Amino acid sequence: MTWALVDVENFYVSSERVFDPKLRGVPVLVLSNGDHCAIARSAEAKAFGVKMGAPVFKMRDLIKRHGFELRSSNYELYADMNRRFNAVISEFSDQIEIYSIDESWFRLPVLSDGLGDTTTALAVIAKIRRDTGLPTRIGLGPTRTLSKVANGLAKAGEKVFGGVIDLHDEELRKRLFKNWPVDEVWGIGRALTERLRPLGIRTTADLAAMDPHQARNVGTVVLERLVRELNEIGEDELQIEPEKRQATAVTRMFGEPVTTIEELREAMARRAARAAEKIREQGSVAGRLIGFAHGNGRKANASSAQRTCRLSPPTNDSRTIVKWASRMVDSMWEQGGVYTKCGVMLEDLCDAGREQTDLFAAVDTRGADLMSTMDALNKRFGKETVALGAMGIGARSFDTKRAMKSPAWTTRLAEVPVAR
DNA sequence: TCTGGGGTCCTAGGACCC
DNA sequence: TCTGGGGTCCTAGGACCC
Repeated sequence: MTWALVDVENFYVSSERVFDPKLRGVPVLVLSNGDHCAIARSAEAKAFGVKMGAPVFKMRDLIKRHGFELRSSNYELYADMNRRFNAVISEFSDQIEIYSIDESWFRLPVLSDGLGDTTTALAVIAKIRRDTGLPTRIGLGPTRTLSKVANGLAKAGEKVFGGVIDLHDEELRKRLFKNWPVDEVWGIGRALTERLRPLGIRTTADLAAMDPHQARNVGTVVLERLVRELNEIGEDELQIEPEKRQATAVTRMFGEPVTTIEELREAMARRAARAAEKIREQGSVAGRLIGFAHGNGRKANASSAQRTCRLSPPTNDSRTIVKWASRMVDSMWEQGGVYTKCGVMLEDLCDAGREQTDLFAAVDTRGADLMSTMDALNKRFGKETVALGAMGIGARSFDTKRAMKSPAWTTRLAEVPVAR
């Protein structure tokens, strides 16, 4: 089978550029929550050497001198742009696996005029460009990993290959893998690169030539599978129905450091309530709650604590989850502590209605109705229209800052761009 | 002064069982 | 002085991804 992987070039930046011509041709950075780091960079910004995750405060000069445009992240917009480009792909293929916010796999359609895979891929790129304004690239290959590598190669050699590379051909693979660093391969991170180096494995060609059993010893079964996939051996299928998440986290830095227990309780309650809302969206209940809070991790002696508790019976009721998260704060709090971040994780998720019940817990049959009513109100009238008392009211100094956010151009009627 | 947020998979090791 | 052989389940932590 042919795997086709499409990815969007600098997705967040490209999405911003579709609606704001001012951003075209100049260096652009999209920033992380709190506007701290660069999490997406335009080609112009990369040319100035701005690295992924680079902190803004260290680049003030550069930003000013070269007229960088900055934007806070606008996830409403990106989620909608993701929906749009997948809609275009679905005009070509009914078999799509959405892998991440900016990447999807799909099965290539066979064109009636008998044209090859590369021609089809080019047609997909052109249609996405025309209908959404987003620049994309496509990698083709006989396994998932090979299509991913192909996509990376297409990215690097866009001018030469027109945004599409097909790695079905073994000769082409041999030629391209020789100069493709091993750490560019999907699944090879920093640690594995270091472990492979002493074995003389520096390029993708070296990795592909590795004995799979040795690969397992150097890494894990994951690395073994990867080596096999580089050699066209792989049994995976497209996963068209997305699986439900096994865990959900809501963690945020604070806009201003938190120094009182009351604020930390409120901040934790807000994150806990959002996490509960997220698992209700996918129809799950959680069996375990983890909460943490810490100060600046780069300073010695920063406060830091984490607590875990079992939720029995498993639940998605905000009241229960917020109550336990707040209790965790009481046990974590250190007098004189300065906190910069906190969050909760909900784990052991399973489908609501299929959870293991608790023989000794009272059955609450009305909670689900209450939660769905609350969710419906918040969906219709805006976030936190109805909230729990523990979450406090209104904007707070510890809320995450997003000072340079673009409008919700495509998802809020009041913010739709106007053409004259 | 200031460095994001949200996931998955895998392994090792401890606790416990018969 | 010396202490088996199998399991399962859980947790913590590492590594990787976008």
